[in-house]
Amino acid sequence: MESNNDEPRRLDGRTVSGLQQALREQAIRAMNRGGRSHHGRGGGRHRGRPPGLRGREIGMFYRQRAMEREQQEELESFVLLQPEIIVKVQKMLSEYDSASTSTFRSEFENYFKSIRSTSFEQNMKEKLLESCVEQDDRLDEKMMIEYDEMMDNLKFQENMITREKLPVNTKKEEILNAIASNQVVLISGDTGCGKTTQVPQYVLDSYLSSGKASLCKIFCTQPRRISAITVAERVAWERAQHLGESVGYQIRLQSVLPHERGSITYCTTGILLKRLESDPLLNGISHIFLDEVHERDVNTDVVMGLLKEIISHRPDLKVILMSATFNTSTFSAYFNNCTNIEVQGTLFPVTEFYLEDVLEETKFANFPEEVQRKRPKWEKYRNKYKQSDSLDDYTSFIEPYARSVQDKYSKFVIEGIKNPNSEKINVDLLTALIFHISFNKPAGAILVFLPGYEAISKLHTSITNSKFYSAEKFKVYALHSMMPTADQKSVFSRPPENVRKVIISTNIAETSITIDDVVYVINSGKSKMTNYNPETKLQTLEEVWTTLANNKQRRGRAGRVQPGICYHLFTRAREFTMDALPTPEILRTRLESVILNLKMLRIHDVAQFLRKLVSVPDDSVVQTSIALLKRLNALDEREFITPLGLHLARLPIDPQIGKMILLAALFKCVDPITSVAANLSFKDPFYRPLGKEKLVDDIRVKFSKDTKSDHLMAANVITEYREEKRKGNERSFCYDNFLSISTLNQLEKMKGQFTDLLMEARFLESSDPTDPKNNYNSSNLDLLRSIISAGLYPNVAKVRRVKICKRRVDPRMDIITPEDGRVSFHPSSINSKQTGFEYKFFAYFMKQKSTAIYLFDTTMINPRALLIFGDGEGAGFDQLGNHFILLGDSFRFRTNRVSAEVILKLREKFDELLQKKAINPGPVDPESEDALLLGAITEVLNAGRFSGHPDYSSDEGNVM
DNA sequence: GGGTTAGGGT
Repeated sequence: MESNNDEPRRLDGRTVSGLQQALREQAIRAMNRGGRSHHGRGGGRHRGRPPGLRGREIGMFYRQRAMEREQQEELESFVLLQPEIIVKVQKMLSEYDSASTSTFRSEFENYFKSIRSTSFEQNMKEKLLESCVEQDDRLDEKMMIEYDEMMDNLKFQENMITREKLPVNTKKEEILNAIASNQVVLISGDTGCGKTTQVPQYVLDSYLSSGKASLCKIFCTQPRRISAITVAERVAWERAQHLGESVGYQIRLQSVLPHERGSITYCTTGILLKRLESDPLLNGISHIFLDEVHERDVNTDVVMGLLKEIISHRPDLKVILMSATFNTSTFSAYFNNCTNIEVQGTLFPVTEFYLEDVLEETKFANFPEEVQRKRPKWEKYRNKYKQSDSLDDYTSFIEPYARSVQDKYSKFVIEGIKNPNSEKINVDLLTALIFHISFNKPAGAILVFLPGYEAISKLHTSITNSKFYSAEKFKVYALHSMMPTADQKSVFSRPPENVRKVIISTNIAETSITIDDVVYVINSGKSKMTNYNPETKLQTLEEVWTTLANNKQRRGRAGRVQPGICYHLFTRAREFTMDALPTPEILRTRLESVILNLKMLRIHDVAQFLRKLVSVPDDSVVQTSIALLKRLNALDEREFITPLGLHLARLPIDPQIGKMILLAALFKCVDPITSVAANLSFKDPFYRPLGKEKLVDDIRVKFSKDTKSDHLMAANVITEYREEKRKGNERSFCYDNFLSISTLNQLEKMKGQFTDLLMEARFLESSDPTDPKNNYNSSNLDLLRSIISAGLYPNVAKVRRVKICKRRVDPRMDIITPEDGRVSFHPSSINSKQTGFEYKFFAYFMKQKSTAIYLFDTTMINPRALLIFGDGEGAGFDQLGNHFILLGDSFRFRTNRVSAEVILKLREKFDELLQKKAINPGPVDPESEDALLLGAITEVLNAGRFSGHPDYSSDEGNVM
């Protein structure tokens, strides 16, 4: 076509380095190919391999070479625009070019500049001038009268009798004195000591009774939404008041706020964190209680770090940390060795037994003898020595212990614990123990802690299939966050006499769900944990040994109503090897959201701030997260927050999903995309009841219709739910389709929150997600999928092959991502059951490695959308005259000159538009030049299914 | 050949 160009040339007008890099690689590849073919023809028996290789090395060489070839080829695709589209779009673009200008919206500019130029400290100093709580004599008098009335209330007095029996009451004066004379105080106490409900009241009442209530405003954070509500309700009840008087709560999208002054507000840690963004000095707040700090969730750790800075600017602010009784020295040390007041718990004593005791008592001895693992031969060969090592490890670890206790236990017990398989979860042993307790021990519910869904399912089947089981004598519950039982009240109810209640649970019953009548706990000693590997940049889900802290918490669940028994299904020897505490969450997770929020707080050197936290995250994780934020254009090269970043930080969702809903506002497809965003940032509305897994999968496929998208499937669910609700039919709709009403309602509320915020930021004219003005393009399926991919980018996978397998229901697939190599659609993804994809590319949000690297949620994507909304520094043409565009740094699209020009121009102009909209937020005026650009993009996307060149058609076309 | 611990967002 354009034969006058012998030199590679830029098509997108950006820096040249990426192009040069790409060309260099291209040249190297070409050389390699040439080299191989030369050897292939002339080298005879060596077929291109270097001389001197022997035995296994030869095999390894060919394997390696085949893998490299395959990877390189499979990352290449084709894209071509048809001529009439090119002409049309070029015309639109030339009109756009002449019209486009941009300016800051003035009030936003000031705000933005202040965020970039002010430091955290400066900001606090400025805010200090505005903030000064003054005592209000009239208010004090009024509240003192109310206080006296409350004290006269009989109900209050009656409740006071119970309150005074709580262990924390013995330390009331000590606590009040400590808080009065210290800025930071740590109160530690175990379950039932009353610290959460009582201590804030002690403080409030001391202000009320001394006539200074107008100076008292207490916030108490909780890690979970439910606990914020239930604690607030309890405290209001103790005071013989309704919520909203001196006690209230605030969680996301739901609050009953108490009086402005002289009050206690229980809120989630996230609420406090969000408040700090605009109110770093916590204006008007006199006391901050941070509860459950020992749980070490990300939010609590970050808030602790911030409070440490804030207290020097707010000498009148009191901080009270509350924790369980382990690890308290860490928190005390963190706050300059602050006073620690320890309170006893009220739990009943719990007797502990270990695996060896359980074997003795149940006479169980059937551990499998063989180390039976099906493995490919080569892996077995490679791991031969390693495996016997681990067997030796176990022997050397258990032998000394077994010898030390051999006189106390039967021979079969000693032999049993010497078998490494005794440490695996054994459903037969669990079943035997449960029936043993049921038939031999006094009444009381049995709570079994298992690592996850699969173990719960197996044990449930084993119990209900046993000859000892009968529906009249047993009530068996499975408890898991995805099972409906977790939302129902029945699991809390006490069974009739002579009926044994058995609850099989994940660690949801460790903290989130409390069942009072439990007397027996069976602790498998295993739990699942996500981890983040900075090297592979992969999130993993692994089964791990519990920690001593977990064991203590699980054990405590047996002693709430009477003395209890805890059976640990591991030996005392194993207990010695267990960690004291779980790894704090901030060391196990990616940090994009945290970093962006810190930037909002005007903390520019986030790495330095993070180094001052109780636990310091790995610097490489910080750098990876910063790199992604830069790639999203939320941070600039100098790591300053950009106007776009500022909008994303204000939204209560991950930055990638925030970008998705911002694009939805611009492209007018708000209803479906806010559904997608809510679903990704909250949770799946589908239950997975035991034994109904396949049924639920089928229903999901049904809801996905022809979208080839888990994301749009969820959007369809919400739309249909709304329709059924309008007809008053939502209950049966949810029941029939295994949907959670409460989750769906929360998703609807979240959608409203998103549109409220988008309207506040001026990206929308209507805050109703379903308003037609917000949804001109909501039925354009290809556009919806494109917006999803634009948000989720660079999370892209490519399907190489789909095969229908006779012996299986689901097709087999061969999928890759550039970063990970082979990956799989998770079986719960609707795309794991589909064939006949029109495009090979898929966007995903969650990727997690367990038994394989799974993509949990996927949407099939038109590659044109990726090219327009994605990034990549290389484009040009190679020696053979083939034009190409690089997507990211791996996917390569062969194309022709005009197609490349048009696509890259659209990409460039769209980036500009987004930046322009970020500094001057507003809906796209349908009459404006911006609408022209969006129209041009829509035009290209809509024409995507056509492919004009016979050589290229296979790549944009069907995959089977 | 193939399956998810638990939380959180003015």
